[in-house]
Amino acid sequence: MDIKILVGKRVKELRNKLGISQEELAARAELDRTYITSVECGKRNISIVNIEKLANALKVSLHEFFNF
Amino acid sequence: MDIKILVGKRVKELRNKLGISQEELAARAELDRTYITSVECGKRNISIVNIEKLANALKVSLHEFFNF
DNA sequence: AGCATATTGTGACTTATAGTCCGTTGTTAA
DNA sequence: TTAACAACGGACTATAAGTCACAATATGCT
Repeated sequence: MDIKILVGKRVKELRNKLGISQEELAARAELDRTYITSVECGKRNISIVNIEKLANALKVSLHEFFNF
Repeated sequence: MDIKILVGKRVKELRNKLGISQEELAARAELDRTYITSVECGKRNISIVNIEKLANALKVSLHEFFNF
């Protein structure tokens, strides 16, 4: 499966686990809300810096983030 | 520590473990030789697609790649 | 049902930088 | 002093980052 799709699913999964909206996640990660949407939809080839921002906002390590 | 530096160190570490040159890694990952250099030196904000390419070329899963 | 409102998705767009290509310069080991 | 490897630089193209107005989809309320 496409890695972009997998990353998107993982973000959504972790975000739902926290019970927060895309807007709240965007605020915590200091990213745009629509950017979060496109990442979750697997449309973005996200870079490591933004992956780290999201992992931090989602309260998981990178190692844990990629545990799928 | 800066995530770009950490990723670079990890690539170098895994590449040395395999005993291959940057040029050989570049060929296996279908990336440019000079790009591998800059990644290992922590100068690049590498995208998930290329991280996956490198992880594959280095024969580790993403989960294992981020085990540092 | 209908209406509001919170939330998510889309398309298009500019700016920033990722990534390539070519050559040069160090570096290391034989 | 060779050769193989690694780092550096400039110029260039491709693409990710980042933002916006708007559309669509839930979710709750009377």
